[in-house]
Order: sequence, then C-alpha cells, then structure tokens
Amino acid sequence: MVTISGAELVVMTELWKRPEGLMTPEVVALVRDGCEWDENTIKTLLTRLVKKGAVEASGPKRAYVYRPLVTKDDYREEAASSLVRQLFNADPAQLMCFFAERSKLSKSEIAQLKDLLNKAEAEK
Amino acid sequence: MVTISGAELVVMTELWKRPEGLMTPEVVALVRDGCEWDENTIKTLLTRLVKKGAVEASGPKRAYVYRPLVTKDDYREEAASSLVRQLFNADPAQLMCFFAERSKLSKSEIAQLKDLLNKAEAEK
DNA sequence: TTTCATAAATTACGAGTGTAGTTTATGGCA
DNA sequence: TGCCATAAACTACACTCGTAATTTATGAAA
Repeated sequence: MVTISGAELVVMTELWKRPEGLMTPEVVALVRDGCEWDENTIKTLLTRLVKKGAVEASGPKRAYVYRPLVTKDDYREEAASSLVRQLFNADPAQLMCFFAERSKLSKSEIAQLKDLLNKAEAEK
Repeated sequence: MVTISGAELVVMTELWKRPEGLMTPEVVALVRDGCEWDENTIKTLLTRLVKKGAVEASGPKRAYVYRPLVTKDDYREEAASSLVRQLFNADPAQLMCFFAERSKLSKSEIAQLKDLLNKAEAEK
C-alpha cells in the first residue's frame, strides 16, 4: 500500500517504461520531455519515491540506477480498486457499465471486450 | 474541476444519497453511521466542501440545508477519466480490459455488459 | 430576560505535496 | 594533485488534508 502522489506518478511512469533501470540524468530527461519541471524537482520526487519504497536506488554512489519496486500492474490494481470502492459501490461491473455507456469505444475495442467477456464466461 | 479529498468524499457520498438536502445533524448522523469521526471533523469537511463549491449551504442561519452542487455522475466522470489518463494511456478500453480480465464478474454482469456493448455497437 | 444548547466560524497542528534552492561530497579532467 | 561539474542530500515554504479543539453567536426554553 505505497501511496504515490500525482507528481510522483509522472516519474514512476517513466521508470515503468524502462524496467532495466535508469540513472538520474535519464530520468530527468525523460520526465522533462513531458513537462517543464526543474531538475531538482524531479530529483526530489525520485528521492521521495525511494524513501516510500516504491523505487530502489542501487549501484555505486553518484551513479545510482533507479528501478521501480511497485509494478505498474500492482499500482493500477490499487488505484482502480480504490476508485471502484469509493465511487462505484465496490462493484467493478458498475464501473464497466459506466464506461460502456458513455465512452466512445471503437468497433474493434468493442469486439475485443466482447471477446474478453466471452472468455471470462467460458472460465466459469 | 472541483477537487474532493478522500475524507470529503465520504461526506459527499451521504449528500448524494439525499438530494433533497440535509441539515447538519443529519449529515453528522449519517456519516457517523459509517465511521467514528468527531462531529467537528464532519462539520469541517462540510465547510470545506462549501468553500470549494462542491456543496451549497442554503436557508436560514443556524439551520442551513446542505445540497451537493457537484453531481455524483460528474464526479465519477472526473475521477474515472483522471485514472484512465494517468494509468491507462487515456484509453477507457484499456481500463475495461483490465477489469474484464481480472475481476470476477458474475454471469449476469457479463450478460449485462455484453448487452451494453451490443447497444454501443448498434449506435455506430 | 437570562441562560443554555448548539450551529457556525475560527484556529490548530502535524503529515504530505508541489515546487524548488542550497549545501556537500566526489569522480574525472586539466 | 587541485578544481570543477554535478549527483545526492538537505532545507524551504506555501498549500492541502485529516483530524479536531476552541470561540462566537443565537434561537429557544426557563
């Protein structure tokens, strides 16, 4: 149950894209590509993520390699469950209906989803 | 884009259940039914919600009636979109797939969803 | 009319967040 | 071998949040 704040999530997102691990300048460059944060800001976020246990910093001093400890899938699970709990009566189906009704899904997405639902049904 | 914090959301949830409006003691009682917060805590949350514009306090002094200004549906939309943006590549279909794969949906829920998808498809 | 219960407002306070500036330590280059 | 760039650590600061305690104002009861 590591909590990741909004700004921290932006950094995590880059780390998730490079599971091999990244060094400070790379993280800074990647994050900077999407926003205007100061280098120090990004370093602060990295440090906080390490302190929280969401990221590990390994390797020699002055040349740390940062890697996510919390996986994207785990975090998705946590965040999605929390949303469902708070706003959709803890019932995932309600969230899905909500989206099915109001999202403009493409034909192929609809087909894909029906396929997944058929599989889920078959596994019962 | 009114932001509603976690604790505030608990209060909003009760207000959403009674759109007619509630007076302080009622809000306190309803919220207290689900948790152990101090009365003052709940009043603080109400005040903050009013200041944020998420709730209106109308009526005579010392007998305010509180009503949600932000609808539950709007807030669901905002929260769900934000989750999708941050963690699912801004693509609702990805969130739905995520749930379709890992949630234990009941047979009837699956049927309901397929039905909704068929309708969405027909409307294209 | 004075008092009391209590609704509303004000104040509190530590932890977390967004957003950096400042200081320190050090590996590599001149 | 001394200096500099810079990685990492430390400090900052206003704002939000969770969680209340305190103060003020007032309608109703005595």
